[in-house]
Amino acid sequence: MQHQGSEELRRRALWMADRCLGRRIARLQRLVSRRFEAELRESGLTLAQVEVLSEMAVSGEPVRPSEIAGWLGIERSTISRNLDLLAQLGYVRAAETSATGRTTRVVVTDAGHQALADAQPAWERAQAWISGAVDEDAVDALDRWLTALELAPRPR
Amino acid sequence: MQHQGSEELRRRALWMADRCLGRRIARLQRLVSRRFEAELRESGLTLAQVEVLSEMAVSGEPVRPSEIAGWLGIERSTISRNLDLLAQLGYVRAAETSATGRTTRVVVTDAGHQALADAQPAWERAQAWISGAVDEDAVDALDRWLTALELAPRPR
DNA sequence: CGCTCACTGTTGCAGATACACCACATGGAG
DNA sequence: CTCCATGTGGTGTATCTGCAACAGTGAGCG
Repeated sequence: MQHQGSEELRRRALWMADRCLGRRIARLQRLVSRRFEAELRESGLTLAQVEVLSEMAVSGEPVRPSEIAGWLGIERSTISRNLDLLAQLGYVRAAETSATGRTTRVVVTDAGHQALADAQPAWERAQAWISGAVDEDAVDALDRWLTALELAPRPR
Repeated sequence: MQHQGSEELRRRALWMADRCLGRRIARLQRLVSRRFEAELRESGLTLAQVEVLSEMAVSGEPVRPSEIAGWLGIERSTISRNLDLLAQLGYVRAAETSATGRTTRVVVTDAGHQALADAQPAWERAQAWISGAVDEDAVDALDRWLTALELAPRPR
């Protein structure tokens, strides 16, 4: 808490700003997601919705909401709302429901598959824009990041 | 729009989900930002606020809001609001203001520098957690991503 | 000087997310 | 079987973000 010379403070800020991984990854995500959202707008789907739908489609079987949350690293509550929305659109459907009305497993409907297929061209454009800018190695590095952080011990 | 075999639809979804850069980067960002936010909570600062403050501190001189927006890849409107909030906290201050009340340049106050310095330990923990998990090459790859996308031609 | 035009800060608005919390579910121990 | 611990789905709430739109700004030019 002691007073610091202004030069010292600036050097310290530079050190943080320059190395901060949070800043750089956030910036990257903002750039990328904006492009995806812009392209996907015409299809009426959100990037998050595409993520959820495709993840469900990959599985092919009824999945539990919390599984999706885990795969995507999204809060369960957020997934719950997204599934609500997708259900209203008719793209997903509860495959199993407990007596109290909680959905325990969900599946993609035919309309959902169709919507995903329709969104593919837009998706492809965004994907191409990004992968055209970076080299293959960088993409591999991204995957290494993900697996590394998945395995990283969670503090607390 | 024609009907597709369910096998075909699943393969297509797998292709998208697996390769989607939007999905992977978003997932990475969620993992990383959650960790930063969790650590920073005790300091009362948000990751976004740390980004803004440190970026301003690095410059050392009064900066224009839109410059910050450009550096961080954040909307001008969002920066405007963040600056409002930081000003309420006393961490930034308008250095220049036009007659109509628009702030044209802002600076970090002493309290702002101090808040940044106080947040550094928490920041360090999050940073260490991440950089401990990934190798140096991956960090370089991240920077290549950023510069590449910055230079990428913007469609439309 | 006056005009134009690109840029900038701000605000209204709509949507999305996370956290805290609660009720229900599930499975093992006694 | 009962009880308890853990996990899971859903809701309330607060916050944040981006887009669209608008008014002010300022540099360049006739």
